[in-house]
Amino acid sequence: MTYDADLMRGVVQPMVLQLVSERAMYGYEIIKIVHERTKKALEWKEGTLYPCLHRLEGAGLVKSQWGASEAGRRRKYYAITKTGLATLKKQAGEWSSFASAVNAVLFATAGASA
Amino acid sequence: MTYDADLMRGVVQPMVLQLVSERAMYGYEIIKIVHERTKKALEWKEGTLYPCLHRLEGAGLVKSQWGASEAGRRRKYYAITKTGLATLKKQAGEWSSFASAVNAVLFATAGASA
DNA sequence: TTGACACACCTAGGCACTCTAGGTATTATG
DNA sequence: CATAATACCTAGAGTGCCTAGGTGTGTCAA
Repeated sequence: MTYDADLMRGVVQPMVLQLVSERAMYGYEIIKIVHERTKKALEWKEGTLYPCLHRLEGAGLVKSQWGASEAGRRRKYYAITKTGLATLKKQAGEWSSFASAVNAVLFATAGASA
Repeated sequence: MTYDADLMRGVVQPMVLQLVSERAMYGYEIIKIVHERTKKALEWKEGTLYPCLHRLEGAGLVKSQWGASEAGRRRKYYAITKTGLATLKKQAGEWSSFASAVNAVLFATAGASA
């Protein structure tokens, strides 16, 4: 992977919530979409995503439903719940604030300290 | 704390490197500066910072030196090394790219997909 | 037909790092 | 003289990403 796994902590959940809030998606698909959308910067492992999806479902933030592709392959589609939507909003906001805070230290312009 | 501890992963190291690259600092001071600079958004615990400083020193990214304040309190000042400076540049760049990638998913403007 | 590969799901265990919660010692303050 | 702030430290808990394995289906070339 390109980036340290530590950076990934805490962002997988909100990113998954965001994606399944756009439309119902299945796990394998989510991995590929993240890969595309980030221009191959992020490449999630199955061992990262699937446990996360199960945690989200256990917490009632998403709900799953078995479906099938044209070819007959079994797929588990995930959709966001009302609680999930609220959590997404909260976590997305937290991420923004967090990123700003990090940038304030990491890229402090000289003399910008209060 | 305001933000989930998971988000902190991976950013503590580069942030510390950045601060001690500006001038030599001691641990207790770093915690307070981070708190100020982030407008109280981030509040590091000692149990987070001190082990991190020791890791950085063990990796040769910073070097420490005992000093004392006017009042006579013992302080361990940390300064960045040449290797540390290179690592800082690398990790700061990684953070930027990573944050962009996360934002690309989390705040994807409709129809902005490539 | 058979082997390889992509699809599509799953899990146990390792690892690394933050936090909790404690500790020591000095100085300042009420 | 007790309390708080300063200033350092560490062991252990908890958590979640990754490694590395597993199952089964569909497709395509040799």
